[in-house]
Amino acid sequence: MRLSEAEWRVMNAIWWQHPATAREVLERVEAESPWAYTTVKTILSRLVDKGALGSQKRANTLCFSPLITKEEARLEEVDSLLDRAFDGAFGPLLNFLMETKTLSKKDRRALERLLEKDEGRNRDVD
Amino acid sequence: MRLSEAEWRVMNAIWWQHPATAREVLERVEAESPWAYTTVKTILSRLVDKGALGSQKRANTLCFSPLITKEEARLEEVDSLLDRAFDGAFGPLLNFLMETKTLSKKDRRALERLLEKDEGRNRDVD
DNA sequence: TAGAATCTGCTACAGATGTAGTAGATGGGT
DNA sequence: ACCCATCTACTACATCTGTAGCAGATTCTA
Repeated sequence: MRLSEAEWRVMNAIWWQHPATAREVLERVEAESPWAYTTVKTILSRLVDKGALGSQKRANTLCFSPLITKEEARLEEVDSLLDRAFDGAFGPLLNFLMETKTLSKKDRRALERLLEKDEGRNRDVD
Repeated sequence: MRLSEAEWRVMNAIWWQHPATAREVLERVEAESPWAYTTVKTILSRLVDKGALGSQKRANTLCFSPLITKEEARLEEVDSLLDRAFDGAFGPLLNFLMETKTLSKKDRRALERLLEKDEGRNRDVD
């Protein structure tokens, strides 16, 4: 399931802490996205419709919780990017990132660790 | 400038070889995207409107050429992904990729080479 | 040179997305 | 018990995107 830009903002707010009410979401996003309350409500409804969020009523107020994980959403997004812009392959993306983006020292260390961890995990893949 | 999914298909066809006519684009994409000729035309027009393509008339036929590079488009796309789904930071994306995707041996070697190349390039960044 | 094929410019339309208003229901304080 | 703040459900509307048709201009071909 793909999420739109606005939907990502809302989902991010909810993944950060949930369950959450519409008002809580608004408070968390309004610095970045100065939306009307009803705008948040609309996006929340659409997310419920598409199955990304569940809701339960407490008193007269709906509380929303994620039905999909951030990892799942990220994977969809990355795969779609790969398809559209990198011939569907992982290698070209990595290459592009390495050539374009600058690695911070922290990134470098993380990457090195991950390469080591990855070592020996998939001898079969080529 | 962001490109939509359909626009990416067309741009990919044109980056692959240009200048190109609408019919040539159609021929290159129709295996993947069985579009009507006029659909290709519409997308081409929109791409000209947004400044991604230029066109020049040869006889009565328009020939299209890219005005933006694939690298530029990729960068926009990656940055947008970073913003939406990875807190705007490069590290989390790398991490996610390393945890999620399996590296082929070729990818590993490329990555190692790039890490080496990167070594010493940006001592200042942290 | 007339018809066939093809091209272009315009129009169309449904679904997704961004953004928000309105009206009626409801719960909490006095 | 009543009013106010707040919530929900529904509606609205412009823009973007996917997808394509049509009519008139142009060019190739017999």
